[in-house]
Amino acid sequence: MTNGDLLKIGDVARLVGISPSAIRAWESLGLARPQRTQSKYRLYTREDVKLLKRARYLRKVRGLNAPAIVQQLKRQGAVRPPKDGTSSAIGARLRQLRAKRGLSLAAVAETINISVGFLSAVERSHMSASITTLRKLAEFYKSNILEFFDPGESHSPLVNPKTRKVLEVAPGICMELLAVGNPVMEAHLFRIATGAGSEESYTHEGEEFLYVLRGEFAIALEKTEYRLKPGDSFYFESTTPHRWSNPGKIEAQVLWINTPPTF
Amino acid sequence: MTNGDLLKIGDVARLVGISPSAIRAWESLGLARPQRTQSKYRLYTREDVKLLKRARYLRKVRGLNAPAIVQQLKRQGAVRPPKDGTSSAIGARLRQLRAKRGLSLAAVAETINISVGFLSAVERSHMSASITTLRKLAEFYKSNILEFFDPGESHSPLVNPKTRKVLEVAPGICMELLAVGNPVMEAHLFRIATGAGSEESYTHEGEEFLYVLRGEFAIALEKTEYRLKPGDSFYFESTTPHRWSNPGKIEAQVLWINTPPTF
DNA sequence: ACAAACCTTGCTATAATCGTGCAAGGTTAT
DNA sequence: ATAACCTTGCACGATTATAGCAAGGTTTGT
Repeated sequence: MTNGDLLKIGDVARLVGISPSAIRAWESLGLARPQRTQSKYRLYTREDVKLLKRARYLRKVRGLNAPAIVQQLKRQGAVRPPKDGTSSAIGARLRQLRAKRGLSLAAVAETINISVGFLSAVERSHMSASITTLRKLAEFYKSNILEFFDPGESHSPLVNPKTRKVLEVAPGICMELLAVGNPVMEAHLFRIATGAGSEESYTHEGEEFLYVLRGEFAIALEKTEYRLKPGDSFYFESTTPHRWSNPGKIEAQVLWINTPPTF
Repeated sequence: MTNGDLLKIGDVARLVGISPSAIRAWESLGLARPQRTQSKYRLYTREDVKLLKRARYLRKVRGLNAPAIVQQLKRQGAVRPPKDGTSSAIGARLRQLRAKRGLSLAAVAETINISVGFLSAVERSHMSASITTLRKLAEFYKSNILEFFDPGESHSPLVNPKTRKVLEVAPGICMELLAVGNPVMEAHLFRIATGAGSEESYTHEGEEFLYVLRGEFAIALEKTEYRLKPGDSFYFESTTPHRWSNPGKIEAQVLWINTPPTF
């Protein structure tokens, strides 16, 4: 190691008490992004080691999983910029394609001849697949491999409609995640069917901002009801009791941002 | 539901968008502990539903696992008292027994004829096993079923040496968890082999308190070194750079408490 | 100058976790 | 008295987590 205060992955693994593989896996989630030598060797600082030890503790003793650890350490300001989004988009795309066909990881993995775990990892962008494997996947899904790379949307902080994570919050209400990684703000696109609405959402500390893209949107704070049209924006404190709905005749689309995600 | 504002588990499941089973599982982790009717039916408030929705969001979109969700919601003051420790101790005991023999869940589950998932759940105290199953486990481990219940230590906030979670932090340094659930403070028992010591531990916001039970303990803050003997206690801010070791001839035991765990 | 001992990526295998579902028996509300 | 719930105990399939391996490149020490 000689190198002043920088350690290689093997040393770090021994020091921390987990395997190099695990360290690499955690790295793909945003934990401890070490410098690299010209030949791509990872070089860890003492700080990185401390961080990883903390992570091991949270994992083994507190039972948190890796995303949770990243989020927690991020709150403590110990983790830096979210990862590059290129591969991220590929993984999400693959998962979507598979979901649309209602297939299990096992089914797909078997027919294209890779292991389940590996496919899972690729879909979650924890690992990257070789061109060969990607080509097999593309063929399987009758997709073009180029589509996975779709230039112009493959750049880091960009999230595009194809790869967005969608959550059906309630019947008629879908929420699409507009920012990946663990950003300080939660940005969502809500699609609200006509007539659908909230039974008050979970309230937490923080503020909320919303902007109507399409359709109509009605929101009531305390006793006052507001009615928003496309282009209108709205700002309030999360702790204020509120309820909302789509009173219009078409699906409403609202940009919804709240901050911070976790306090 | 008739009952004013209280919902039964089926309604809640539909509202939140997960299965009743999952809700029950989460409950065993400390999330949304509803009231019960005399006949044990769960009755959820609107608050509970909001909490569960938030939990579903964190799980599905943010990828956090249940322990992480509980911890996070607890920080937001949304979750109440930690669970009763009885079954907790049984599960931990079982896991310990299995670990000591180096067996996998699958191996044990097969020989006593239960499913892997169920055994996993029992060991993590997510589910409770019947007397029959417990007896089979006891027999398998050549243990007495009564030992699992060991009265006097089965009470809620009590953690006993047999079921403590142990983590080897570094060669010669073991940390035992002294408080379960997600307490505001992290309480540990450190056992430090003679000569072993820290390369500075992970520093975070908060304070630390320690109390020497046995052996000798040396700790240096900035430039000053302190030497503690049994009965001595010590208090400092986590952010102060510090390093410590056991300079004595016997294993040192130190009670170590820091607060808060996560900010 | 060469071997030993690393590291890299891409991938497999095994173990553990998560969620849904189901049976047998009890409750509630028509 | 019957339909439609609920309770606990448990099985099962899908997914995730981590260690390990191979093939090829890099460092280090002698």
